[in-house]
Amino acid sequence: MPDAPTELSDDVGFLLSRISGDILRDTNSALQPLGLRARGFSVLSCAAEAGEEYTQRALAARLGLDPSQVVALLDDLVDRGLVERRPGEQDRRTRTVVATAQGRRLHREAVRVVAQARRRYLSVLSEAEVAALRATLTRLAER
Amino acid sequence: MPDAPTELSDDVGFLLSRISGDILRDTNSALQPLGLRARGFSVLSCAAEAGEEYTQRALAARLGLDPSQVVALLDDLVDRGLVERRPGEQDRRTRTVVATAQGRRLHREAVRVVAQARRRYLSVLSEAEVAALRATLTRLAER
DNA sequence: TATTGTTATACTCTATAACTATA
DNA sequence: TATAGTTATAGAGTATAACAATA
Repeated sequence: MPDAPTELSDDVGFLLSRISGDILRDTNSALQPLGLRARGFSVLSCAAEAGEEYTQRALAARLGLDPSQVVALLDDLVDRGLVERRPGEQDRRTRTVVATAQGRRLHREAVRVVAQARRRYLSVLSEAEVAALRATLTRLAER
Repeated sequence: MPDAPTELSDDVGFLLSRISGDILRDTNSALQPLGLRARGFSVLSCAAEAGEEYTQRALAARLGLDPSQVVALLDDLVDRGLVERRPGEQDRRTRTVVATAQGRRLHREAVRVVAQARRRYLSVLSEAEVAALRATLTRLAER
């Protein structure tokens, strides 16, 4: 019967937190010239990606954030003219989040910059390994 | 030529940060009855695992923390009689970190508790997938 | 001069509870 | 009564610079 490892360096939780921290720093410094950080970028992405329109609540759930955190992140993006809050149509309690034209432009640029940082960061892995990693992480995220 | 994905949900960085956050919360709540959190546990692990003795600097490097953070984490563990700081033998600037008998006992218990939490958290994956994930993360951590 | 542990400080991120307006 | 957004606040985590002791 295989057992979970007792060595810290073999613990998936420890490894995840180390690497997640590294990649976060890497992402933030890549985004800095654009005046964005990782969390702001993820909010902007939800607002800019075609398809769904998110209420703030749905957006928080999607990003794994507390709704109260989303408020501050949105306030900043709104102040900078990158996204808009629109009153919900069926439910007037809700506000729906959409990117402005300027927000979509900045988002495209940010996607480019982040993708480049990822390629660099993940360059020690083969394409197959990256795909397998992405698939595994996606399954964990869907729990 | 394969390109990095532009969808947020396919970004390895985003997935890592979501899952790392989830697993951190899970770990912290599993360790709570023992009066530990993830970071304190990782410091205790370094002190308790046989083999090397770490200076505070080496320990910080191993854990990916700033040396100044290690001071506070150690202060707490020392206050609770779980680890000791011993003056370095060759270099009197350094202090080496070792677990007390009580610290080693608590560490064994914590390892058990964390391993159980991990098995539960990772139960959606096959053993082969967990092994592959661990191997991939290890390679990224060794960059 | 350079490095180790330490202190101080500020900033980011996360968690919680309470308020308001709608449902 | 329950839920959406908001506000306020505290706590955890991270980053940086400076200092004393030692190399």
